Amino acid sequence: MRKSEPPEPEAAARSVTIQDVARRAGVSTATVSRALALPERVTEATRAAVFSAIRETGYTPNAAARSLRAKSTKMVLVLLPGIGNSFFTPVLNALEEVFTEGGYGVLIGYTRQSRSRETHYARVIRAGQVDGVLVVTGNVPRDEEFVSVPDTVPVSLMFSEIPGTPQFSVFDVDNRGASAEAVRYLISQGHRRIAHIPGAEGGLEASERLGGYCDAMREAGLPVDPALIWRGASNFDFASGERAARDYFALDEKPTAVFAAADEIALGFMRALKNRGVGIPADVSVIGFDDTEYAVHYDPALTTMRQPRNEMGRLAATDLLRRMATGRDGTVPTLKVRLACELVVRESVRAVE
Amino acid sequence: MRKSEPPEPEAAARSVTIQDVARRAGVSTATVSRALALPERVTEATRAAVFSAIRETGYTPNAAARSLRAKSTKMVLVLLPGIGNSFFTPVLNALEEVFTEGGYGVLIGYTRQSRSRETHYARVIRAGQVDGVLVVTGNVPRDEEFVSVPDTVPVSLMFSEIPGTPQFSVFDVDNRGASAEAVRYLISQGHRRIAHIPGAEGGLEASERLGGYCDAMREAGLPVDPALIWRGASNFDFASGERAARDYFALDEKPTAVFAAADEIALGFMRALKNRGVGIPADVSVIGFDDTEYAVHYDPALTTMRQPRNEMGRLAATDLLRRMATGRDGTVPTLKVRLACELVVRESVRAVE
DNA sequence: CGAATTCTTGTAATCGATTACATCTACCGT
DNA sequence: ACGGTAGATGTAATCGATTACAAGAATTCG
Repeated sequence: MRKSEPPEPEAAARSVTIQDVARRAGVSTATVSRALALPERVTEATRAAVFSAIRETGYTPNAAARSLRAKSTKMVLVLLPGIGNSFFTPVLNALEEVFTEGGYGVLIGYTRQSRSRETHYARVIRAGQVDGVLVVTGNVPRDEEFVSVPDTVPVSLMFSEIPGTPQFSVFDVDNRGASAEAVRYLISQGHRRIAHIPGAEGGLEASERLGGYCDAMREAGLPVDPALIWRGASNFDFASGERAARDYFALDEKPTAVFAAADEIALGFMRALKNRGVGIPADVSVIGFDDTEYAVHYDPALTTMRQPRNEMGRLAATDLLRRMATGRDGTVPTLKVRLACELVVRESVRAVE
Repeated sequence: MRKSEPPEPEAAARSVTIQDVARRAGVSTATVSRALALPERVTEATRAAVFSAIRETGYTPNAAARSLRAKSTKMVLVLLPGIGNSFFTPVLNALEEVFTEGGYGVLIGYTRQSRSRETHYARVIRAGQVDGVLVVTGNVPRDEEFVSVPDTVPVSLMFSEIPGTPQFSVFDVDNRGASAEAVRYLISQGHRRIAHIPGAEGGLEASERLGGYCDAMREAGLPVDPALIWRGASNFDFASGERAARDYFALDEKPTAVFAAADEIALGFMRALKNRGVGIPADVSVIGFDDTEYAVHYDPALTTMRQPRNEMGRLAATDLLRRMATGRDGTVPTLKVRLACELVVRESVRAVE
């Protein structure tokens, strides 16, 4: 507002560069750069001069110039599937926190299961716009030109692994084992006729959870009845649960318990049943998977298998930070971390007989 | 895999630059650049040579170099408050979609109401790392050095405005008017004794919604009873609603209806009441605000005022795109867009008397 | 006291793309 | 046929920071 800086009469709107600081402090640009990067390498006096020049000009180093020279952008790309699912909210929260703490920015991308978007993000990676990639469920983006993601950029996977990719770190849970444990819990409560609502077909998680359901049933000597496996889920969402409710009502011999592949599916299912006067857990017990925010607040509160989403996010981010920090020699070992799920007993399952 | 490129025997791991493409196509770097940016300005033949060289080498222009020269990064910063609230999930979805469509990347930042984080993001902006900023609720980051966000970077606000800032575009709703409308609806259903659970104090939205509640009560000649305004919300979350339930039970003369400043507050409140045998809407009617994902799936489904979050996101992103595209002359007019909320009648309010 | 060493600072190359300007070729009209 | 113009391409400056190397100043040590 005040007109108290008349060094350059014309150039007013231009942003302040390291040159301006150097001129003002009476040193070279190299010294300014050093004062910033290695303060102990410059004299007390010069350091003071440089810092006061920085303060007076309001200088901030240009990110693009720095990236160009350093060949590092200090940014990571977090790829999410991007259906409006709040499952990922706490994950993103954990990631942002750890990455910001480590000096990295978080660029997000929603792949939306679209090929063109994957190609788009492959190009972002190849343009050197990010130093690392975190794929939160889904596929690693590949380019139409067969040019895969360069091996110089570390990539990590969360929630679902891609078999045969030792070059990626993986952070997931034992979906099959945890699902079996959930079903075993229902069995321990006296349930014998147990249905399953799987997630969308094609996903590795969904088929693993279905596998766990089958494991537990067989292990207990119970039949795996196709009529009790309600296909047709389009996603891990309410609508899939509501759709499954139709299968429930169409059935003559009802199950006494249901294992849903995700909390949102369980909630949608419960809602549909309650709407038509079916009591939960009075008439049907329901167990979910994930332990999302709403599981505990629903009525009845949902019994579910918890995925430690926050911890997984923190671990995945920390690992990626480590791999990005270590030289690009490709010698940094990747991690395959499988975390334990935890059964959270609440109100939606009751003991029978 | 094949060893068919022996121009540089040593340099193998280096990434491919425009130089490599130029050499391979037998043209200058300028021509390569032109073939990419203005294809009609080069000969058919050269264009073909350049493109095939690009395909063979797998070239992708380096983002940092481009940004440095063009003084534009094609990225926007989206600042979120970052309490683990899924209210913002669909907003982020809409933003990512529009920005990606427009050729911009989305860098996210969670301010978490922390000064140091605001400073951090102020530095990101000043470093020229983004071409625009979208502040989704909360404060515009400022630096400790009093150097504000440069006026060359367009900034937009969503959900809450900051009075006296014509340089920012704003996209919000009429919180006060919509709240009054919600309360008027309760009154129209015969309710006279109506309580309010405000959001966290200090926020503009919370006080506007409280104001709307008061407006509607006064307008109907009803008393604004301080005992019916339950303070102590720490946020727009379940816990605040549960806390408010204590105030409800402590009251001798119960209200017949409650207006909660947010859906999550309403849900937490409802849950706490149902837990102790209070019927909703049999004993108490509840109306929320926002129409988040879970409002429709709760039991009873929540009657609420819908904020058009998706549309707001799309509009805000489109406006920012426009402001970034137009020259940096500061001559691009900002927008103040106030969208209408919509009453969504579901099951949680009943008519009395 | 002078030579060797260390410390501090400056000069200039570099990162990879874009683009103003120069140059050269081809084609036009008269 | 010749000057003029349009079109295609190349040369080199530029964006803003980092850093290898050089050079000068200060310190140490025999």
